[in-house]
Amino acid sequence: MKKIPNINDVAKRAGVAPITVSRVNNSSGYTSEETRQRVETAIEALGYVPNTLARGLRSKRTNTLALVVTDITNPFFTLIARGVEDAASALGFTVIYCNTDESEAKEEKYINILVQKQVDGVLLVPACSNSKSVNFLHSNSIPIVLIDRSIPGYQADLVRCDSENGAYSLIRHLIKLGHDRIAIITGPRGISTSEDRVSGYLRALSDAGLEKLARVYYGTFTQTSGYELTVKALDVIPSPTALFGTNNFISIGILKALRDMDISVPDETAVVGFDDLPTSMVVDPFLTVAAQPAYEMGQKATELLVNRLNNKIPVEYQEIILPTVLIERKSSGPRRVPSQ
Amino acid sequence: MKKIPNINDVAKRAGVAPITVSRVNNSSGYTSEETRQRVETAIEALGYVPNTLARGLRSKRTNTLALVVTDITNPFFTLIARGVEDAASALGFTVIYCNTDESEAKEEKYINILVQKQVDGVLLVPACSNSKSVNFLHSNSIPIVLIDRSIPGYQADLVRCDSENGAYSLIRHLIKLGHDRIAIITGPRGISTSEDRVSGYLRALSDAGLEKLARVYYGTFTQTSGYELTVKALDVIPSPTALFGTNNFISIGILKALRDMDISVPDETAVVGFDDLPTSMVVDPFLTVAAQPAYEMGQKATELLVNRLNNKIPVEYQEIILPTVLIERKSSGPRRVPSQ
DNA sequence: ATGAAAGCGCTAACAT
DNA sequence: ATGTTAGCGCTTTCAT
Repeated sequence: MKKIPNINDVAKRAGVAPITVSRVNNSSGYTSEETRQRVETAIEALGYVPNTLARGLRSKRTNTLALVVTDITNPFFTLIARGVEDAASALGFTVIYCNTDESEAKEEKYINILVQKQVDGVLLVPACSNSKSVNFLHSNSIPIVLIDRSIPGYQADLVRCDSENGAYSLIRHLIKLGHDRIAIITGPRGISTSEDRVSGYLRALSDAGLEKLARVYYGTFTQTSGYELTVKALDVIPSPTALFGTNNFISIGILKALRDMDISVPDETAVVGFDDLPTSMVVDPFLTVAAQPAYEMGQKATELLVNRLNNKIPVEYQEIILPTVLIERKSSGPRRVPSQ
Repeated sequence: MKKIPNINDVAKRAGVAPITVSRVNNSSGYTSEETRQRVETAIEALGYVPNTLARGLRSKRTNTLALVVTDITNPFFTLIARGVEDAASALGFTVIYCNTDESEAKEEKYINILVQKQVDGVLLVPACSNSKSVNFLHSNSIPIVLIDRSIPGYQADLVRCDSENGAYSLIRHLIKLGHDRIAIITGPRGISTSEDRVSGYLRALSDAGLEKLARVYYGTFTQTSGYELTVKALDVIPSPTALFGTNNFISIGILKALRDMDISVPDETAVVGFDDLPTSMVVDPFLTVAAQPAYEMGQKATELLVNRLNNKIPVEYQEIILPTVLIERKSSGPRRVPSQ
């Protein structure tokens, strides 16, 4: 196993100083065409690869970003991740991924590691509403862009969808179809997406004079929670004519519960949800959804972060809010259940 | 913005030498309980976080692994990624992810970056059958574990599923149901999984004396390819009684093509596939599949890699081959199409 | 059980 | 257009 060549080996072979090799590598400063050629030949001959640890230690730049999501296994976050990766790669950055599973402790653990690794910036889907992680990054001068969720009372760069309007349009759609007893099954209290979707839901009911019929079920953003809360919601009499799941996993839990209870969708109960599944995964899309442009969110957030750490944008925090797209499908047919 | 404290600041505050702080941080060497306490107090007080770039530069260890897959957006790879992440995290490593999109050029680009980043090891789903990337890592003394696919003629640590037997059992299943004109729609030539599944298919046909009816369609591991080749396969007369898609995307392409051609599954044409979709994404699983334990593959590969780089295992290359699980569902009913 | 000296590989700052 | 010097923050090696 022969020694791995370093910048000095290259310099010696090319008959120049190490700094000249550095300049060639980074296309910085002046180098004559001729010496550049000589250096490149030496690099080629030795199979030299610059050591980014040393570079980062000296230059305070690692060209590494981190993406902290709750669970990469959720197609919504997978797509965000892919958007991040593509944008980062195009800008010369690599990405470290972390899954917090909605756990504050895991989030803190990862954030600590990321500071140790001297990442240039962090893309964060906050697992909780407290700002400890964010503050810690801040105190280490690492810029952050929040994705998907905001942190109450905390000003930060943010890329998210318009959850409130997305929810509003889904409920409007149901109301137009004749539904009135519409239950919402959502995630935890205190998570902005969970709350904003409730707000949009309430506003739509209110606009239709149905505020008295509001039924809100808080839980977690999981299939199990969606399933259990559906059972609970259907236990109330008169039962809801429609259900709204505020993320993809909850919606699937809802559909599974209704199937297990032999309740036909949409004839007996209509269902709408947030987040679409990628077309590559579904043969016949069935669920009416407010789709979020996840890939684009990842891209935009990455570009914002890189602009931020290059000081290419105004010091004020940027908030990029993308619209959701209402996709009407079979799960939300006209109301068939008579009023009681 | 105050200065970020380093090991010297901590040492000064604790009244010890920097090396003692290092020993406390790494629980290496001897330190008296008392000085350890003093050092830890100083660390706490200053909010000191060790700089892993400097550590890595000196110690030649970065505690970073890389996972190179073709597309993290494919649930099979997403699940592998999650398995890798969890195992890596438990072992004290972080993970850099890269998507090659089956492109040899992208693979090489990423591998180069990973060498620059001095990752301790690489988990690789090779995008091609050539061993350039692998050799390059090797020449930089970076250990590799291949996942899912082998590289023909190249000896390496490897974690994969038994594709040949998985395919065999799917085809046996179809034959038992009365099918005989079974077409296989697979990925590229030269990719081991693509080829191994064809081998299992051919062996099953052969064992049943049906080798003359073999129809193999090579393409890519995408939905589009699955769709197009299905159209092609159905154009042949007599048309196949069953179709076998060798990955999840191909199978979905097959089902979409059949739907668009108004061919009912399984009554007119049965369909089986490789890879299962996570239960969290599907309400009513429909497709009969050979499921691969993707999460476990990621875990096992990571553990193998870490053992390898700690020299904890014999020098001989390890090959871990996991079984697939046959899951029978509605897409593979008994043959209804009469022989012609 | 603790420390001093040296150096990992690179680039910022300052010459020339 | 190129080079010299110094040092990023840590750990290895060798002392004591």
